[in-house]
Amino acid sequence: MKQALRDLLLQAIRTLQDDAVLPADFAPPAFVVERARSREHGDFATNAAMLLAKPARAKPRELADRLVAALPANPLVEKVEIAGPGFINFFLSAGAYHAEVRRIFTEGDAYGRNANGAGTTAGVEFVSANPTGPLHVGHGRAAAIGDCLARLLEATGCDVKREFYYNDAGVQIHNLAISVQARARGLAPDDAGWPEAGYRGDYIAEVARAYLAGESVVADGQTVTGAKDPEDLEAIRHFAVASLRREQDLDLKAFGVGFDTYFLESSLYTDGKVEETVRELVAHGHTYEDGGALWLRSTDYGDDKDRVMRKSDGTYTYFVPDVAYHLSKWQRGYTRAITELGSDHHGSLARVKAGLQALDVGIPKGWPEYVLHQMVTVMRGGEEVKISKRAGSYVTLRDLIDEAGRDATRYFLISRKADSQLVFDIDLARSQSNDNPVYYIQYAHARVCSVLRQAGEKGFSVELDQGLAELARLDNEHEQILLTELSKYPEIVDAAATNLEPHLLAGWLRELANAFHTYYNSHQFLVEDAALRNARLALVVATRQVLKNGLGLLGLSAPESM
RNA sequence: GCGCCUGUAGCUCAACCGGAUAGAGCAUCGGCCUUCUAAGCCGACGGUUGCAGGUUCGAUUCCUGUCGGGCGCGCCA
Repeated sequence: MKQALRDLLLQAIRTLQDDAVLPADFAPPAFVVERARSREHGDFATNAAMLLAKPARAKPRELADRLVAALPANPLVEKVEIAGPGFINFFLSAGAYHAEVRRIFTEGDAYGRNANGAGTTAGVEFVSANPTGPLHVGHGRAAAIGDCLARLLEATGCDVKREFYYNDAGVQIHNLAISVQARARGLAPDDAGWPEAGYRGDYIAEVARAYLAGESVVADGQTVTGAKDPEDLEAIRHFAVASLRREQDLDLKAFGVGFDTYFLESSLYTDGKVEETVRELVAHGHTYEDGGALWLRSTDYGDDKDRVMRKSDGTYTYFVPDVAYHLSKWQRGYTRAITELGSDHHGSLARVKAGLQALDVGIPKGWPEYVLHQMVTVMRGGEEVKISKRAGSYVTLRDLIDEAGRDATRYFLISRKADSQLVFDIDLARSQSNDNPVYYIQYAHARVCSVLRQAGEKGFSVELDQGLAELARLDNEHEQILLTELSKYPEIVDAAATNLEPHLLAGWLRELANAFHTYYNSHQFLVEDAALRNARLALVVATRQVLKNGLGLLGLSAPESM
């Protein structure tokens, strides 16, 4: 709808140019066509006349008059008004909305999708937790946001790959291994001999027990069996990594999140990608040696200071494999790379971007795109929850799923803008009432299903084809509001995908559900008048379809009864 | 000290990247079930958008300053 109006305006502008009201040689300004906030302003409004007033050297309202006069006639538009300082308000015809309902029926599950991303490939990297412990709430937020972004991009026709990057070597993993070893030797945190940087959670003891018992775990396609020997640190490391990868996978699965690729940081070393990256950076003259270390001139690319790539002990700093990893994404043909991270990592962005630019392989400046999420605070009974029994020092994703359920957890974690801090209220997420927006939306879906069941029980025929032919019978205020709301869906999907903001969809679904529940309470659908009944049923079935599509993009279920 | 994010109703948050009278939910108060699920609906109350300037037809949105919150500023990862 929006696009159609935009096209009409562009035609009108061209006409005014031909009539010399507007200069012939200028690019039309970036005017917006947007949903009117209040119904008295019609359905859509544009600021085009206000923006064109300057180049035309006319008063905005006068120009609006000429613009309206030049608008081609179109069946979608019933009335055009000029208001305020020069807004042009469009009032759409009833037929425009009826056509949209028919489109929902025709397109079904595909309604709301678009082709803006056709022909592009996007790698969406998220969670990327090292296997040193259970996933925490922050990872949960990352998982929810990342997965929804992937779904939204898929809805734009983009070929999306979900990617999880982790390290199975290095300092953190060493700490994991010696923690498990200490437990295997019968030590507990705070005992003499417990490693200072050891992980203290109960899960470490569980891993140690399984290792000593010679149990087997399957992770990332490999089976690893506990070697039982508390002195074999390498065997312990191997087993512990597999155990925690396995546990993370189970958590993610319970959360409805899966990945196409699990990318191992160590593979960048074994495949020579780190060496290749360093070699290229040196070859392009963007490095220098100082104090026995190799530095990247990242300040040439907007970083605060130059960064050490290779320490004087010959090992690399962590960001070098990070650059190599992103180079690998580029080489694998991702036209877009979206990296979802906790905002505590934002300090590393500048140097990774600098490294990618310095490679001189044609990576655009805005590649990769970062989505950063802020911290999550968990509240229960009005108090902050900080401790999980299993993990020790933080609340796990599993805790939330167990307490609030998968759908509620997902919804709450995506319902806010990523870059604002989030308070997760467990009591609210658990409540099965109108307090809880998840149930509220799902209930709307279930209610439509229930109405259709009732129709059968009451012996009413459901003839949606007749309903679609009789949409003109939908003439009351609540029906109009619902029709309007439904027609917004494609715009919401587009906006959420373009801005990488899934919370827009989460919030709007609530509004759609509200429009439906209001309608439900004010009008009976299963009436004697068959034409009216079928028209109403067509409307609510369309609503169910859009609810289902929207819930799907958020990774939420659409229950048929509740 | 520097950088990034942030400040909107008592609380949790929106506001379609500069638009018209700043919107929801929770909480509080008051209504609606012999009719398709009350996990629902309706109404009331609630605001100097932290503060002070600036930019322009117009600012919650952009700029400057200032105050408060979060995070980050290693030859750690």
